[in-house]
Amino acid sequence: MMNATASALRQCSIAATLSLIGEKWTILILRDVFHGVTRFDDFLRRLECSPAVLSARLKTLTEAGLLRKVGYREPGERERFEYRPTRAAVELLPVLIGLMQWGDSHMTSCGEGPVQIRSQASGKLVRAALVDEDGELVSPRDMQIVPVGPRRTEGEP
Amino acid sequence: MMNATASALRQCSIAATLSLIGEKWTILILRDVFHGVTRFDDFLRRLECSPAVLSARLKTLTEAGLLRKVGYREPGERERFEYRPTRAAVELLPVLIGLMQWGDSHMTSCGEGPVQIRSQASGKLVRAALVDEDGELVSPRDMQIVPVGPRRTEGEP
DNA sequence: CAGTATCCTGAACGATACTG
DNA sequence: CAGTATCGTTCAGGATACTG
Repeated sequence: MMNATASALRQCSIAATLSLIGEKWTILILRDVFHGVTRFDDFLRRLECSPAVLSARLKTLTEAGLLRKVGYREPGERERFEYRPTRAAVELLPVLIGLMQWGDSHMTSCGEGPVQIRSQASGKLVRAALVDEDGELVSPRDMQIVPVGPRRTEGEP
Repeated sequence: MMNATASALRQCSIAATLSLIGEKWTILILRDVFHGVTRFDDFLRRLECSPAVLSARLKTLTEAGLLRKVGYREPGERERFEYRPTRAAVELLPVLIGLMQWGDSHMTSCGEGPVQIRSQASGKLVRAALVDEDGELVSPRDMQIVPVGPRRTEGEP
């Protein structure tokens, strides 16, 4: 939408998604949203970016359906706004967690990061992985890429 | 390394990883590598980017340990070079596949993309997901973020 | 074939000031 | 508190020409 070429966007959902969340501050906003941050001023203090950039990114994320801006008013106060993650944002969590864990493993000296992800229900550690239709783990070395394209019958050219 | 601020890099593996693979062409190079492309000229034709940019990105990816540049010589020919994905690159596959599938679901009109990912061994469809220590699927709504930080004893301030 | 070398443009970002 | 407005810088990327 903002940077990647039309050709790349047309052909590649990876590029399309990255053109949305790959900008410098966008991913950090999402991270903070999942940490429970909801208000403009709190983002501003935590991220230490310019208000113009923050405003622009929040707008992009909202328009893309990743955040929802809701107004609320506590009794006796004036209206405030919250930015809350949508279902689409939650569905990005495997990607965000995968990015975090890859960086922890490959880009830090100690091989671990400052936070862990756990299941609320069970308390067990959680990681991003590949699974098949039955929920069974699959090794990343065991992948094949299959074009689906315009449907064809079985024995095509 | 190239764009994100030091503060962001220090604190956030998500930002660090994205500063590496988040640039416009980098992710497309990785995609093509997993499609089996290995040579400079083939990347150039498929990506339609400038050779300077391609050269720079291949260098960055090689230095970051995601690609390995190997020379080979077929009998009677001069030396050629291949760029092959390393283990670290393979470990990024869950992220790449997650990005692709999120884009397929949320950024296309039809809700599906041009390729599917399948297990070579079983032929079953594969997707990126969150699993716990025992390999059981966990819902992205069921996450908690737990600081590990400098270790402390149980009942800290 | 596999790159380097240059020049140029656009836009993302930082800093700062201002407003309802 | 929650932004908008403006200005200047930097840098990724496009186009093109050149080289071993």
